[in-house]
Amino acid sequence: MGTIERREREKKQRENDIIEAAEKVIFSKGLETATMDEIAEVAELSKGTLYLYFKNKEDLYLAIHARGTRILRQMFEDAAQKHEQGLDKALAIGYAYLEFSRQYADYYNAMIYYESHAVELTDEESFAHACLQEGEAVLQVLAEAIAGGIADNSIRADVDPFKTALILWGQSMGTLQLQSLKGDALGEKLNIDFEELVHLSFDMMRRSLQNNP
Amino acid sequence: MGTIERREREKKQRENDIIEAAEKVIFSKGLETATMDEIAEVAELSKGTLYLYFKNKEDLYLAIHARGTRILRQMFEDAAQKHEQGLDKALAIGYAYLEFSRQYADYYNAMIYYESHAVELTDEESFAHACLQEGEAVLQVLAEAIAGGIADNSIRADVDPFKTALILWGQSMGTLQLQSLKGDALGEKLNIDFEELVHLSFDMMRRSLQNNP
DNA sequence: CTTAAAAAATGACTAATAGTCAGTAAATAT
DNA sequence: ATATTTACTGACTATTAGTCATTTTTTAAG
Repeated sequence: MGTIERREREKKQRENDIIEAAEKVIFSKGLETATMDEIAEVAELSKGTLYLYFKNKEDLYLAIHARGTRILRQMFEDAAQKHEQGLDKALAIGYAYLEFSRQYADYYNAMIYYESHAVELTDEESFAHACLQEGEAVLQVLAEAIAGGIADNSIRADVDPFKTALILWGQSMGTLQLQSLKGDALGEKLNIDFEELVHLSFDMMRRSLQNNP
Repeated sequence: MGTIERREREKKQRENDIIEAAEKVIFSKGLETATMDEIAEVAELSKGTLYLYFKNKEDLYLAIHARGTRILRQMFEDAAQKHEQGLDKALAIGYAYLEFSRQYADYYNAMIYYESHAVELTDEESFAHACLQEGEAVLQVLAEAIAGGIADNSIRADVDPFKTALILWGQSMGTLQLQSLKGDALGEKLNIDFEELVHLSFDMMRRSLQNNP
C-alpha cells in the first residue's frame, strides 16, 4: 500500500508550508526580528511542530537561503547561455547577480545576512549542507564560463577557472554588499551613485581577466 | 577649579575601562555569545552602569569597531608611505588589510560581523557615527594613493579616485571575507589555498588599474 | 467496527539575556 | 553640617529560542 509514500509526500508538504510561512515573516521583518512564534502562527501550527521539521531557527533560515541560491543558479545559467564568449558569459553572470539582488530583493537581503557568517556544518542532513552544495553549483557555473573563456581566447590563459570563479564571487559579493549595506549612508552623504559603482566594479573585473594579445 | 575637567577625564577613563572589558569578553567568545552581564562583571561594574556609558550592546560593540578601524587606518598610512608609485601604494594598502586580519585577528573577526550589517545612524553622538567617520578616513587614504597613481602615470587616468577606492574596498572586503568565513569549509573540501587566492585577487585588482601605454 | 500502536502535533514551561528604573551611595558645592 | 548633583546598583520586566510531557490523529491488526 502507498501509505508510506503518501505520508512522505505530506511531510515534505508540511516542511514546505513552514518554509513559506517563514519566508512571509522573515521577508517582512528581517531574520532577527522574526520570531518562531510568529512563523508558527502564520503556518497555523504550534511552535513545537516547527522543531519537528527544523533543527532550529538557523536551519529554517538556511532552507530559505537554499531556495534563493537555487534561483540564483538558474539565473546564472540563463545569463551564461545568452553569450558566446567566455568573458562575456562571466560578465553576464556578474550582472545576473545584480539583477537577482533587485528582482529577488527579499531573498537577497535575507541571504546576505548569513552570506557573511560562518555556518556550522555539523549535520550532514541539515539545510546548511544543502546550502553549501547549492553554493558550489553556483560557483561551478561561473568556473565553466571562465574555462570556456580560456578556450575561446577571450580570457587570459594563465588563470585557474575555479580559483578565479571564487575570487570573482568574493569581489562581486563585496561590491554588492557595499551597495546594499553602506549605500544609503554613503550615497546620501557623499553623493555616490552605487549603481554606477557596480558597473565600474564589473568593468574592472573584465579588464583583469581579458586576454590582451 | 579643575573639578569639571577631572570628572570629564574620569568619565572617559570609565568608558575606556568598559570598552576594554567588552573587548576581553567579545574577543574570547564572540559578539553574540558575549553578554552584557559578563562584560559588567569583568569591568567590575553593574550592568546598569554600562547603559550609562553606552546606549546599548551594539553601541558598545561599535566603540570596539571604531578602535579597530583606527588601527587599520594607521596601517594603511604606513603601508602607503613605503612606496613611491600610486599603484604600489594601493596594492600595499590591500596587503595591509590582509596583514591587519592576521595581526589583529581579534579586531578583524569582531569587525567583519558588522562590516556586513546595515547600521542605524540615528544619533549623531553614537559610536556608529565615529565608526562611519573613521571608515571614511580609511577610504581617504586609499583614494589619495589612487589619485597619486594617476598623477605619476602608474594608474590609468580615466578612473575616479574615490569611486575606485570604494570599489577596491568592497572587492577586498569580499575577498577576505570569503577566506575567513568560507575558508574552512571550502578549503578542506576542495583543497583550496586561500592565502594564494588573496594574492591572486590583489593581482587582478592591479591589472584592472594599471596604466597600459 | 474496535482497539492497540505509532506518528504527529500541542502549548505550557524553562532558561537566557537585553534593557529599565526606583532606590542608594558618593562626590561636590553651599 | 547640609543640600544638591552625579554616579552607580541590582532586582525586575519583557522577549524569545528551544524542550518535553501530554494529547490528538492516523494507521494497522484482529
